[in-house]
Amino acid sequence: MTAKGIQTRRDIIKKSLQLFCVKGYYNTSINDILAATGLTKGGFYGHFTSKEELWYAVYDEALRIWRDVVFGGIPTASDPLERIQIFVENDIKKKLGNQVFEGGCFFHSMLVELSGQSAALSSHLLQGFDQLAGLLCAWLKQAARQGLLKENLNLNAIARHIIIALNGAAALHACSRDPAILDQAVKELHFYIQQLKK
Amino acid sequence: MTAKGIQTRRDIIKKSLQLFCVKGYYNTSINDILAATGLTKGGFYGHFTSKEELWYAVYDEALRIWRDVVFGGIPTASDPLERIQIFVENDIKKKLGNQVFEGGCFFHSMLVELSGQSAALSSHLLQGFDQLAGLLCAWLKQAARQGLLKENLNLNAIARHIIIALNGAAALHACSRDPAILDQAVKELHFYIQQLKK
DNA sequence: GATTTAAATACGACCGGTTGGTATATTATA
DNA sequence: TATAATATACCAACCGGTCGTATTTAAATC
Repeated sequence: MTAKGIQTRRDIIKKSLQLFCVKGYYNTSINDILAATGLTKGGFYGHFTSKEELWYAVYDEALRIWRDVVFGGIPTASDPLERIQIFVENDIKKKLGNQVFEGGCFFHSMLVELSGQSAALSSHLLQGFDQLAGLLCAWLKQAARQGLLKENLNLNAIARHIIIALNGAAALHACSRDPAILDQAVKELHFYIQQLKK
Repeated sequence: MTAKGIQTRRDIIKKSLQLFCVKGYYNTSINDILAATGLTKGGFYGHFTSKEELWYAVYDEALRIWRDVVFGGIPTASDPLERIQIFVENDIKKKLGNQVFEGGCFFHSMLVELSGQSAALSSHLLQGFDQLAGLLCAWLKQAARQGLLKENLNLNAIARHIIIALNGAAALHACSRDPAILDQAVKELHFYIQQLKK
């Protein structure tokens, strides 16, 4: 691969990520991608053998972007509950508010669109969400070990609830575009997390 | 319209609702609907002038079904917070758990798919969600008037948070199909609502 | 109750355009 | 000059939608 080839490949991924977020996967045609990149069929299929292969590359890129955004400003020395709070705020205010993915959160949009359509792609997505749930759960366990939490909490359920709320916020924000929703969503989730404390 | 005509129209709407929930709106072709109903092009377009007109009819039907499910067992005399709890439980356990909409919640799936695609259809959806937020907010105000709630709560934000959580639960459940998620989601939302009490 | 009649309903070929994908030719680049 | 990158032309299948025709259906007439 030449420097130019790499550059073209990157451009295809970048433009496709935008299009997938706005129009969805199936509703984005190869022609849409060609129009956005200025390529032709031959040029595109020189870099990807199929639309599905492109999707996996776009997924990886979206994951990279998202990780930078949500784990960016988390002090390593902070207590686990504070890390969760910052993570939540980053995910809602930075990811959604700054429109890191224009049109809607890539992961949430894909989860909904693909769950009834492609077992392969949707299980790939679900794996990612499970990993995130595992991370949040580990942080919650740390907090429990430090005696910060009430007794008899279901940490798995809490982790999942946070993920659920983040997904719901992405759904509503994609449609309404009301920035006030984001502030409120962060506050309500912080309130919820606060109530877990001893 | 003859009795048979009405019956056929109903069947189209019913089958389309299923297909839209599983495959999405754009990904469901007219041919899919013809295969499900046993009709042909001419037969179908005798009942609906366009796919979009069909969508509005499907929306009305979905709303009818959903209302029956979530407002079914709510005692009129119950206190407003209890009504919210029952509503939440109905929406999650009955709507999602009993797979009232097979494949995923119609409203949530459509919200995500259409928000970047059709301003007309998605604003129609958003109106419905706003109405629901208004209802929940009215119930919360009742509770506040009865002195059941903590002071200085943002009732609008709470109503919206509940709707966000319900949407998030629909998203995760559509993909994972894990019934344990539903129980946990109800419990966490009940916990959240419980924390609002004085 | 049988027959006629007109409207309601359903059929199926067809339309222009788009879909994801391929094979081959051409152009840059190193 | 060899190879990577892109262009062009093309494919069968499918998209939402139209339209003239055939078949049911139910009411009106005998």
